[in-house]
Amino acid sequence: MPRPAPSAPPERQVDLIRSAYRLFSEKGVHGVPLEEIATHAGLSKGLVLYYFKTKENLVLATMRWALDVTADRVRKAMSVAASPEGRVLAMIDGIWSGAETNRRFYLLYLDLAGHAARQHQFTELSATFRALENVLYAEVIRDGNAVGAFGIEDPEEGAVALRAIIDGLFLQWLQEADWERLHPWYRETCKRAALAYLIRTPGAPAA
Amino acid sequence: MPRPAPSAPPERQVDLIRSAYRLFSEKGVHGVPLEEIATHAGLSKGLVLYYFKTKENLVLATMRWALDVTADRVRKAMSVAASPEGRVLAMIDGIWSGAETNRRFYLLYLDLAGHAARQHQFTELSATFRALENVLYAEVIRDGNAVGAFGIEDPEEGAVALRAIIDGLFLQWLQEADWERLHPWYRETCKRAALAYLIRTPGAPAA
DNA sequence: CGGTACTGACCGACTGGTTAGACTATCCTC
DNA sequence: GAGGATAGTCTAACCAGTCGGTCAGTACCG
Repeated sequence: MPRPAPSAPPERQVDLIRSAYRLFSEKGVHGVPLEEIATHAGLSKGLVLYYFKTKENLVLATMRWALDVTADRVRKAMSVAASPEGRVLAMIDGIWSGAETNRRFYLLYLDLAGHAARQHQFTELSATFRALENVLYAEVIRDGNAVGAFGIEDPEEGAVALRAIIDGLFLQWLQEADWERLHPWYRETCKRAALAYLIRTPGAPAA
Repeated sequence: MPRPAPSAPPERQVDLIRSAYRLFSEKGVHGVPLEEIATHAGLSKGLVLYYFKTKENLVLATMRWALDVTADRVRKAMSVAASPEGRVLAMIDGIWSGAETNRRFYLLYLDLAGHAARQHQFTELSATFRALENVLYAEVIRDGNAVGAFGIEDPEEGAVALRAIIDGLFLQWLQEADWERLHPWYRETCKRAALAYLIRTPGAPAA
């Protein structure tokens, strides 16, 4: 078969990463042989190793890519709204963007968390990502505090807690048999829980 | 080598499960061959298959066992305290019982969640466990509501949210490089976040 | 003797990684 | 501008180690 076109090499790498992303999230990192990824991208297995040298490198690259894309999407979603409550709601809407997308990302994210707890290569990756996200969350909380909408004493801690609400709901949602139908419910529950946590009535105990 | 003693077969199965539990949580389900589990328990690989027929069965049994043990521990921790706030705090103390234990359990739980999203055998298992836990949480919330301490409109939803806070914090904690030292901080953050979420009624008398 | 617990050797499938080499494009040289 | 060296891309075949699972057979107990 003749070469179809002399396309730039980075393009092929992204093809592979995209295929890897889809397959990893469907079957788990350990459930996908390199050959399947290559075939899915219309290439040969040898090429995967040619570009990424090892499977671990490919996994790392794939996760980095997925994290980047997702972080971007969330960032954009947040930048729209005006009021603190509005920003939080917009953020959550942006995060819970769609059942398919969310499922794909969070299933891979679970794998990442597992790897991060065991291999320092992945630890760094996940730490970087979490730090980045938490800065955003903390900022939203600080803004809300400044306007008097929120009553969170420690915005950094609040960011961690807010993240926990989101991640924790995703974790439960993933395990639902009919996750597709339940997606909106979890999204709205996420909003209610987030606001319930952030908007504290004055005089409520803080510690 | 002679048989050491005619111990009852169930004992050996539990030995294997315990070995499996430890190794699975350390290296992940896919990272542990059957032979390693058997050797760790001082037995031969053949016996693992003899008792559990397939690796998947062993994984299933191990998770079921870990879930049972953990659920029991939490249940006991909850039953002690008196006031609603006290019960929540006791519950969280019981859940965040120790860095090692927590890490072992939640790493396996992550694997379970991943499997649950892809294989219906595991879906059922995780669903059963979550349903059980959520009933407990909802009860605590209902009690707190009744006394006027909490102001959660829908206790079922509140249970899901409370669980999200706990799970979400564990998920982040697992990924910390120095998880051992940070364990107390996450535990206390968990308490603060849980109470901040639960207690939000303006002007309600605190029992 | 019959059933249960248990082992060790073996097998077949899978899969990450290696390698030799084919094809293409570019650029250098005469 | 023909020819050839060189580098980059890509493939097919192969290799070696691993691992779940099978099986024949042993030791022990009642």
